[in-house]
Amino acid sequence: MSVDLQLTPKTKRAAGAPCCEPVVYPDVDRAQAVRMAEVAKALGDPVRLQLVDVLRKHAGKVCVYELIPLFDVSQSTLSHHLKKLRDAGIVDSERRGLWAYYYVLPGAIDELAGWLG
Amino acid sequence: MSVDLQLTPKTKRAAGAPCCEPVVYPDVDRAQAVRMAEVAKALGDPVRLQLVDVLRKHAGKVCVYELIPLFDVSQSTLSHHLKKLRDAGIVDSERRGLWAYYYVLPGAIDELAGWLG
DNA sequence: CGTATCGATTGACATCGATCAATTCAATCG
DNA sequence: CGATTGAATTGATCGATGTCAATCGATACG
Repeated sequence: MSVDLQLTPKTKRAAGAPCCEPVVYPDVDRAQAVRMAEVAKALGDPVRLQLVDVLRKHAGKVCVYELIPLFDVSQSTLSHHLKKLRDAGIVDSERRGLWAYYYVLPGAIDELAGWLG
Repeated sequence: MSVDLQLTPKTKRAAGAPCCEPVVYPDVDRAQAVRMAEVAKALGDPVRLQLVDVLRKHAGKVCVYELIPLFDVSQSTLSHHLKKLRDAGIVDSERRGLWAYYYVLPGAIDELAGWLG
């Protein structure tokens, strides 16, 4: 059971049904898929999605201090979520004195939005 | 260190800077965020994102047999990904004889797409 | 009925994720 | 300098995730 290559054409069709149309290749290539999936993954948590929502609505920059009471998670957890969003390239931050101001990077979600749209 | 409530007004501002504007509440409520995050999470894997892309482009229904050679993962892994997409309500399947045909559920990603805008 | 085939499930494994308490860092105030 | 404060990091815990090999179930063919 090792020598016999058995290149059967695999043309076994059931009841004459041709399975389906030829083969359709993905329209988005691997690199695009990896990029967009990274953004989607970062948005795949309710807290992070709401964070982005708040930051988007708020034209200016918002400091973490004002963000914390909006969510039912600890400060360290929120900081962790913000880091995830930063790592995904969705938001960025700027320190001014004691405060850290966050804002959505323009165009960061455009590719995904365009594909979904 | 337990009795003293210490309701300090927390009005310590640095260098006269008022931190930032009042507080801005999220525009999407918790339930919406949970729903959209679930969809985003399901799209948060390159293989699943490309799967959805193929199924979307392909107007009709596509059987798993034709899907497998498009991806560099095993059949069981692909089946697992398809289940994730089904659980997230993004795709559904229909069995016809030996084959399982998959298709994207219309409107499944509309809420997320609209929010991403 | 027996065998081949498409696809889903199961089991196993390694990695990642979300969360919090505690600590650390940086900067400001007294 | 010493104390305080906003925010990030660390450590720990526990569940979820991606992956494959192996198995199972159902259906069709001979």
